[in-house]
Amino acid sequence: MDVALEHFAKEGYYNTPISHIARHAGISKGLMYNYFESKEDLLTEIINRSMEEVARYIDPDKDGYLSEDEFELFIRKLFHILREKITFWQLFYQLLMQNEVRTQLMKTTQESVDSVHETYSNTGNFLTTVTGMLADYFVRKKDRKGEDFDPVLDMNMFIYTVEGFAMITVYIDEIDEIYYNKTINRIIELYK
Amino acid sequence: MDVALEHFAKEGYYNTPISHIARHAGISKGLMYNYFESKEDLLTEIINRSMEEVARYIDPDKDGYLSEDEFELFIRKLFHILREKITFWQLFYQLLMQNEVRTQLMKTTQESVDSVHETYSNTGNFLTTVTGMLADYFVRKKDRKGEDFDPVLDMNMFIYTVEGFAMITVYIDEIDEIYYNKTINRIIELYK
Amino acid sequence: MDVALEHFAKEGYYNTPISHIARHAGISKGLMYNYFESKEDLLTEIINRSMEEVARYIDPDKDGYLSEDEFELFIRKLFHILREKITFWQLFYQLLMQNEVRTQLMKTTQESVDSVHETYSNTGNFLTTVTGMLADYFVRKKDRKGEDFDPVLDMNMFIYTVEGFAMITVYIDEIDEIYYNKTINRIIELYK
Amino acid sequence: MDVALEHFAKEGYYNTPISHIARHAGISKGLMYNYFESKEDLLTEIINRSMEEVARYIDPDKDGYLSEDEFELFIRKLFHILREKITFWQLFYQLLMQNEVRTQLMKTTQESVDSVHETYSNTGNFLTTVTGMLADYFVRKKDRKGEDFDPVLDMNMFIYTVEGFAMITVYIDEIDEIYYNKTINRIIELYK
DNA sequence: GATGAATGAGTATTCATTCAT
DNA sequence: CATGAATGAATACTCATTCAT
Repeated sequence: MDVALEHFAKEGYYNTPISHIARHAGISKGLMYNYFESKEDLLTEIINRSMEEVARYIDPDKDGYLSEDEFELFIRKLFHILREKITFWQLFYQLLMQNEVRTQLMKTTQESVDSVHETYSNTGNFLTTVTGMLADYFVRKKDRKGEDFDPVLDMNMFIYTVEGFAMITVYIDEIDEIYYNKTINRIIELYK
Repeated sequence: MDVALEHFAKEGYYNTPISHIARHAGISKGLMYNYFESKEDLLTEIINRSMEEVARYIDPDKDGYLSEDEFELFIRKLFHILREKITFWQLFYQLLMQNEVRTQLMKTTQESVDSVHETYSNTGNFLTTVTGMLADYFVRKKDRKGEDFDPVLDMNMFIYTVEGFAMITVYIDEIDEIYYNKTINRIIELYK
Repeated sequence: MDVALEHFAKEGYYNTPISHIARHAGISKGLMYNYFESKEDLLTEIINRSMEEVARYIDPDKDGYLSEDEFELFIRKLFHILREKITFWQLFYQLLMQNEVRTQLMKTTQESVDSVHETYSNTGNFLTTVTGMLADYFVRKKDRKGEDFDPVLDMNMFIYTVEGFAMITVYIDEIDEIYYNKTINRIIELYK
Repeated sequence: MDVALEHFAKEGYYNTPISHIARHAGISKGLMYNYFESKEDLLTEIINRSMEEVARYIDPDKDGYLSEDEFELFIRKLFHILREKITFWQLFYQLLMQNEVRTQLMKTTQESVDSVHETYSNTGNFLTTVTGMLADYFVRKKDRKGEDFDPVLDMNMFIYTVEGFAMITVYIDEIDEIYYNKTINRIIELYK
């Protein structure tokens, strides 16, 4: 699965023949089919495994309530796991960009994520797993910010920024450590 | 090329056989090869044409100087052309997400873009064509904002937000007109 | 299709790789798929073509009425076409013996046969196409034979004999001309 | 072997993977190869066992002489064992229809049959095992029927009828008990 | 006796590309 | 300019068979 993830992320799912994965993994093509029913099944397994790892790591309170400190921690964890599993996210964005695949992926993601008690909605990509909780957070934020505060707009801006940052981070060759952290701090500063 | 773009965007470049494009366009497979040397050439032509259209439409001052009003106009044009050529951007993001393809695409883009006298850098995706000019804009912005202002951080935040917004817009099914405009205004408000 | 029929009949449908047929026919494997959508489609086409040829040759009165002379002629034509298209019948019996295939074959046969205005039922194999007309013939035969005559039993006996004779003829290596004709005459003598 | 026979008969020999048989029989694929040298060997064993059972049940006089009563009994036993081992006969006919397989099957059958002291010839399928004895019976029948009686023709007619009846019985879904017996009686009436 | 991981040759099918017409 | 027949390399997947344990 690790070898496959590597190939899928670098060369693309459709451009990676099973045979390449098998050869690179040092096993026979046939054995691949003892482990996975099909190429698609292999993909699904990779995604499931990774999503579970992510969900387990992020592990927000099960009560669905996000305090300000939890919000900050959540952001930090998000961008930590982003870099830890960067290959996976490369694959993930790649798949998300294919109309065909997107629908099915959404389903898979949902199941995988449901299994660790997360909510899910259609708002973004990187953040898909936690939108319910976030929405709640931004609504409550209105109490602190006053009448003029538009929680939907603010949350959207937040999601766009995070998504854009995530996408570019995933696909940039060299990450500037200092500005990586500065950006995270700035996002927290702006949207906490 | 329009038919091809449609197919590439919806079904993915690798999943679209030349034969489908030919049939849908009402010409023979063979004739395709009178117009384009290869499938890859067809893709390149589509990208070139679209990039030129985009560049021509955006048409920032050739002097490389962006006034505040030009900056605002630039943003508005950007998000206008985003929706006008949404199919193209779907294809574009799709290709960008494949490491293998990205390198080559970067080259193509650069050439296409050079031909309309733009600069190019590695910072983002949607904004790749104008980074030089933007960098200059944000450096100058420091004069207005004071010593504490970090132009690199601010420009990055700007790029991330724009990229995230663009990506999600391109891939969301239904766009909420009101919040679409609200977001653009908010981006201008924050980064002008 | 001729080459394919030859192979299917001799080696069996499942034992004949498309590649063998292509090689033997002197064309490329790929070209096979210009002519036929799939291996199964190739099989279907062969069956359809042959069934139409058979039906066209047998060409019984379209009124569904079989006189005694027509009955005799029908038998003779049947056993003439049996040997003329012996390879096809080898394939046909082969397929009929596979539970899986049978259902689908029945449908194909029916359509093919309907298209030349024949009736069809489930009674036998070689005779499947004309059972309706035959049933009618044997019922009328009762008038000639008297009360004790059981038309169903007689028709079954007729069908069994014909089917057995056909099957063995199809699969025997060398046919004894004299006894082949003697048998046909005897069948006519017994069941006319 | 029972499980294998079931699968072979229903899905066809070539369409039944060893793994399915093993799983359905509740043993491992590997163990299959302790019992049988190969898939083909498994098939051979099934056929041998069944042929022996049939031969043992039919059990005609070892003297090779068939009296009229023995002839009738023989027919009745034949059609009894036909339905008792119907799955086997489905497989048997299936194999018989493949030229390639037939040659080899003939050999196997012969050996199996030799082992119970039977003779064998090429005349039919269902009756292959007893042709010698039958031939003798029909030759003697001439004494009862007179000069005009052609024993070869009569025996052939008998074989064709029995084979056709057997084949259709084996492959028809529902058997009409009454006409099944009527047919047997009629065959005896005609050819005893 | 029993397992099942492992193999690799084989099979149907796809598709970019060529080229004679 | 236009066609579509033809190719062949590539690809996902299957399955009989082996063998270390």
